[in-house]
Amino acid sequence: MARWQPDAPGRLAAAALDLFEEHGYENTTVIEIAEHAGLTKSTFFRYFPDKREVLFGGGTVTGLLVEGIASAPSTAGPLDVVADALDTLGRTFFTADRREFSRRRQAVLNATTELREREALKRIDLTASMIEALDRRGVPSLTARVAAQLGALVWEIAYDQWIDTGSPDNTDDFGTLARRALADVRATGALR
Amino acid sequence: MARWQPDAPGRLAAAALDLFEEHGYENTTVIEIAEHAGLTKSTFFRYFPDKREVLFGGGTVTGLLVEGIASAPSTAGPLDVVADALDTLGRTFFTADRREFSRRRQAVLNATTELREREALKRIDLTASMIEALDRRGVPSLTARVAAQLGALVWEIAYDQWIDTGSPDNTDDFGTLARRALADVRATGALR
DNA sequence: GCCAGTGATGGGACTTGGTCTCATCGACCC
DNA sequence: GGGTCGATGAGACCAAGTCCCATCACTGGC
Repeated sequence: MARWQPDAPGRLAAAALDLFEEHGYENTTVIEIAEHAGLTKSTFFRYFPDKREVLFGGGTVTGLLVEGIASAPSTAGPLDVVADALDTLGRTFFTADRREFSRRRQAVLNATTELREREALKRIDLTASMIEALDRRGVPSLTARVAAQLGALVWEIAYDQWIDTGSPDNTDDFGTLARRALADVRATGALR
Repeated sequence: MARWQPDAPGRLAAAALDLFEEHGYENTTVIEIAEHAGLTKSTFFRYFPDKREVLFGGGTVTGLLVEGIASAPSTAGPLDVVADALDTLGRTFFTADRREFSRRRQAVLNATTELREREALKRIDLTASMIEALDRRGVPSLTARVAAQLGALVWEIAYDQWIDTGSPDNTDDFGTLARRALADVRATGALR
């Protein structure tokens, strides 16, 4: 029964995003998502541990960032290491063809507390991964925490700008935006 | 029926913490919590929007912190404003008599992903509140974001130390720990 | 003292997320 | 052709969360 079809999780994620946009996250049932993808509830929960996770598919981002931190050149400070890693991320993941999807996804996330909650957890876990990665580079523990925290902020700023439709001249890639955001953050001199 | 008894939410929260410690969050039912407090499921959900929230009772902390930021003296930098506010918080909320409760609560939180998730959301919302409060003081937007982010980190460090049983000589109050943490964060010079 | 109103609670039906177990089907291999 | 394996479907089941209505205790006015 039900012959195999390619990329079940991908179809589920796409169906979910469509339905969330149309009816809202809370007014969409897992069964509806599954049916919309030509599958069933059983299969949905085989690929995603819960309903929220369908919009957080690839844990790949964390891996890429950690890799980026590990393989960054020995530059001046830990924040530059993070900036290098964000640049790598921009070239390997936050590519132009993913922008429209990211934009749609983010709009749904921002509209739903339950999803913002999951996003918050992901962010904290990601920050923890950054700290570990900096630790492995020999960065002192507290310095690593500060750098990771600021790195997360730089990420957030750059991501918002990358997604932003407002400015039509916004063709900068993610890495460029991240570098600029870091420079701005530095310029605040908030640590003084 | 069921005569009135004082402080229903308080009894629910206490019962919840007891049961979570004994059987774990996921192995504890809302019905069990309610019965343990001499109440019912209906009453539980009358006081808490969901099961997680029973451990996040007072939204008072945010209010206190925001107040603290608003009423801080015009000191050198925004980070000092935050430190002042944390000091106020230490005197008004993180008092010695709340330490044991906080310790038990935090142990439960750390053990459960679902609760860590809620905690992460609270932290982000709190950070947003700090940013607004700094904005109202006229702090430039980006500077406020950086300061709030670092303030959250300082909070985390101080809170962990305040709760920590490990060091027996740990009788410092929350505000003192926060000031020391801020000094340490500054000393890393991670922005350079 | 009685009665009506009010506020806190209880009770139970109902929806949905999430788990679990077992059956089914198609592909592939011998 | 039969057996195995991987992916899926089906359905029972539990707990979270929502809703609506009944019930009780207390209160104030008459």
